[in-house]
Amino acid sequence: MSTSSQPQFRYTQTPSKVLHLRNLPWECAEEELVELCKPFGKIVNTKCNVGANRNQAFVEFADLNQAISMVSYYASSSEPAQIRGKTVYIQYSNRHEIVNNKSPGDTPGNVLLVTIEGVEPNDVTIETIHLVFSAFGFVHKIATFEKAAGFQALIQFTDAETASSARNALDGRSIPRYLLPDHVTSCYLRISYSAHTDLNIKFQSHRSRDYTNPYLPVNPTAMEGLLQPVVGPDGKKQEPQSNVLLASIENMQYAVTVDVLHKVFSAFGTVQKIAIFEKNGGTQALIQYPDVTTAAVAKESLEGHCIYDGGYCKLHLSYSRHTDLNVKAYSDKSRDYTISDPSLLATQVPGLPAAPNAWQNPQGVPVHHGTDYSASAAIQGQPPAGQVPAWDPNFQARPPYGSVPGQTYQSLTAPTYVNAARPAGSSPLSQPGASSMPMQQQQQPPWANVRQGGAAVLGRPPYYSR
DNA sequence: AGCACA
Repeated sequence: MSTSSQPQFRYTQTPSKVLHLRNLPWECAEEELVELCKPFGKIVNTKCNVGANRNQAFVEFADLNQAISMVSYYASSSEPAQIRGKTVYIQYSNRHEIVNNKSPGDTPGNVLLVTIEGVEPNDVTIETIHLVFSAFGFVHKIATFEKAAGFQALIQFTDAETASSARNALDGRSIPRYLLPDHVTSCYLRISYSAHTDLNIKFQSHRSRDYTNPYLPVNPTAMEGLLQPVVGPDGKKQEPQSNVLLASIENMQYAVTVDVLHKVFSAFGTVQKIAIFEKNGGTQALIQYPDVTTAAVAKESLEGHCIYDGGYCKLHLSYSRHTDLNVKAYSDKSRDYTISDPSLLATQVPGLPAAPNAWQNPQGVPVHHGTDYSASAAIQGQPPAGQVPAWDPNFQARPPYGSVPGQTYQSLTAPTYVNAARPAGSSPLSQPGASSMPMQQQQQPPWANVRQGGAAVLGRPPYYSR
C-alpha cells in the first residue's frame, strides 16, 4: 500500500464524502455509477447528468473513509475507473453533501417543460415543436411563452411514460437543423417535468395549441402580430391596447391588496378581475376591465400616480397581452368579480373544495405567453430552473372572508398597513381610519373619501376623456 | 475532464 505521492494538482480537494465524477458517458445511468462506487462503501445519494454536457455526477458515501478509499484506490491503480469503457475521473467534491437530489423538475409527469436555448421565439414554430415531440407519442397540447429562462414550451402528453421517453431522448439535444432557420446553428433543448397535468389552452394561436380540440376558437389577435409591436402614426412603437392593464407597483411601503386595487381601479369602471403576483422582485397586478376604452381611461388617469400619499405604491401602467384572466375567484392574490351567482359562491364556502381545477389553471397566463406574467409561476407550481412561481398555483382557494358571498370583500379589509408605522400624511386611499371600517363595496368614487390636494390617486377624480 | 442545488 504505497501512499499516493501524486503531484499536487491545482484542483486537489480536501476529502469529502461526496465525490465528483466527470468524463462520464452520455447520460450515464445511476446504476452504472453505483456499480462503480459501491465496492468502496455505502452510497447514500447520487446526482446524475450534471453539467452542461450532462456527463458529470456526484456520489455521496455514508462515510468519509469510504470516499477516501475510492479516491485512494484509483489514485494508485494502474487501471483507471471506467464506465462503458470510458475513463472516469474521480475527485472529492468541494461540497460535503448532495442536496436536493430530486428537484421538482425531475418528478415525472405527463407535461414537459422545455426550454429552447439559443433561439429567438420566432425561430422555432409551434409546428416544429409539435413535429419533434410527436415522435414519442400523441401531443395533446402545447403552450409556449417567453420568460427569463428564455423561450419555453409546455408539452402535454398522454402519460408520464410518454413524456419520459421524449425527455430521455431529447434532453440536451438540438432540434434538427433542417427544421430551423438558416441563421440558427444549434438549438438545445433543456427538458424537465412540469407539475401540471392538464394545460388550459384557450385559443389556437401561434403560441399555443390544443390538438385534442380542433374546434377551439382561433384567437384573432394571437395568431400574428403580437411579437411585432404595433407602430403608431408617429413611427414609434406602440403597445397594443387591451382591456387588461398591467400595473407595476413601485416603492411599495404598504400592503397593496386586491381590495385596495379594486377600489382604485373601480373609479373608472367595472373591474372584472384582479390578480396580484410577484415579478422580478417587484409586485405587479393585472386588472381586467370589460373593454379597452375603460382600461385606456384608467391607464391615462392613474399612470405615475401613487396609491398612498408620500410617493408610496406608485403605479406604472401598461397594457397586458391578456384579454381574459383566468384567476381564482377568491384568494388573497386574486379576485373574480364576475362571479356573482350565489350558488357558485356557495360552492366555495369553507370546508368545500374550491373549483376543482382552479389551481391548475392559472393558465390564461402561460398560454397567452405574456411577458408581463410569470408563466412559470402560473404554470409550474414548482420552482426548478428559473421557475419560481409568481403566485402559488397550488394555493388552495381560501374560504371567502365571510360566509355571505356579497360581503366577501367587505369584511376582508383590515389591511396590513393598519399596523404599519405610517408616516403622517400618507393616508391609504380610503379615508384615514378606513382600516378599521368595512370597505365600501359599491362603486363609490374613491376620491370622495380622500382629502383633496394630495398626490395620491385617491386625492383626485379620474379624468375622463371623451 | 474541472462541481449541482438555492
